Amino acid sequence: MSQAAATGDSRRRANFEVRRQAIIDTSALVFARQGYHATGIMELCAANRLGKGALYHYIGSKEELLAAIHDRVMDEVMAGADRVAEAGGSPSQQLSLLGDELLDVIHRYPDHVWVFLHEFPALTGERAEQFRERRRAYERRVEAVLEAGVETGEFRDIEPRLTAMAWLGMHNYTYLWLKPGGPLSARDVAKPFADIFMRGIANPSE
Amino acid sequence: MSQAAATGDSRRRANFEVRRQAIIDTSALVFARQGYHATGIMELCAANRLGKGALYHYIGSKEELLAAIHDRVMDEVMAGADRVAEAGGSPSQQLSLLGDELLDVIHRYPDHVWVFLHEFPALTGERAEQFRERRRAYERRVEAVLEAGVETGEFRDIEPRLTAMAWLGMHNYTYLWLKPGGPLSARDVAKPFADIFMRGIANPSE
DNA sequence: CCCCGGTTGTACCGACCAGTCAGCCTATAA
DNA sequence: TTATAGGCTGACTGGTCGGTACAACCGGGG
Repeated sequence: MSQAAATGDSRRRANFEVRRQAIIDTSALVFARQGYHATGIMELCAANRLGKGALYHYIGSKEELLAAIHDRVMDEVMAGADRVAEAGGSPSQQLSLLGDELLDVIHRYPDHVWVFLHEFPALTGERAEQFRERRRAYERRVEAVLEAGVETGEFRDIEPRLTAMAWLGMHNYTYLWLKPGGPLSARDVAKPFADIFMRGIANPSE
Repeated sequence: MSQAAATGDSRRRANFEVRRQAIIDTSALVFARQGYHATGIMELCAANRLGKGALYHYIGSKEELLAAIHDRVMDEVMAGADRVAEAGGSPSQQLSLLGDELLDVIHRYPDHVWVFLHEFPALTGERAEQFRERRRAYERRVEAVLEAGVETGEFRDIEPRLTAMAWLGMHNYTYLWLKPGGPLSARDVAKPFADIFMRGIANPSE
């Protein structure tokens, strides 16, 4: 029965994916703690309670695993940016929401983000290219919001690119200390950050 | 004559130090490009045009070399902070000067700063402890300026620690794109950054 | 002149690296 | 029950790692 075969197959594939994701998440923690190059395959095996063969059954290579961690972060970040775009609103509101979403990802995936910000140079070839492009795409979305704000007169006449980098730095840098279970929630940080930045670029004549 | 011996000795020692510094600088470039763990000792030898024995004559170990790069950066950053403290002035002026100095270091030592921000987890034991302390010391200086500004009423009632981290992130993150020879000087970036941040935390009732 | 100590090249070390492979185990489908 | 295939094992490989040992070199002072 092709139906039964299909369900059996898809169940197996689903199970495979679940396990694979668990491996990616566990490995992200190890990479974050020790560094990508400093972590041996055998340490990943121990952390995941798997033999070498089993681990390689789920990941193609060490670098592919690293790429998967990067994708996990970028998927979340881009999804957040999409939600913001759908929500609409003024450039100020958009920028504020972007901050909420970005800090939420950093807060929820501290290990993945750490790896993403520290080990991205370890990606090579095709993968490196693809990742850089996604990263730039996100930067451009921030830039676009700033440009829009300047155009509407909501923001003063700032350099969009330079200002976007300032905004990104302010937010991304929280990966060093913003952790789940810590004293501050993502929102606790996003609000004062948005306050500083909005006042910083607001058009005083409005 | 002990005088002659002393001068001969000190000249030799000076020469040793000059060479050592050159090795540290060259190695910083290689580490910045490839990563600390991804760089082999033989690559450092090639970059410095030295044999293995000669290289180890100047550096005690790979990690000691990494620590030397960290120290180089922190020495410059702390010296900048000292100059600012000596210059005096209002908290706003102090913070603005701190930004100038910090971006100047990032602009002048892009490789060292890159290594410093990416590879500090590779330091172990005593060295790691010492480095973390110096880093925290700098963070506290920024924090202190913010506290002073709140006290004088120059700044609105912001969280000094959180705001310091925002300021640090905004400035440190420039290591990704601020390079000597690029289109922007350190001052070109420091000025608009200070504009954003000062307006962002200014006390509106003043 | 030789000799001395800072300097340097090179052979070598054990440890560890990422990745492979032949084959075993087990659950499912026929 | 048997055939099949996905899940998994761990010994093994060729190569590279950081670091060391040691002999040779060299320039300057006695």
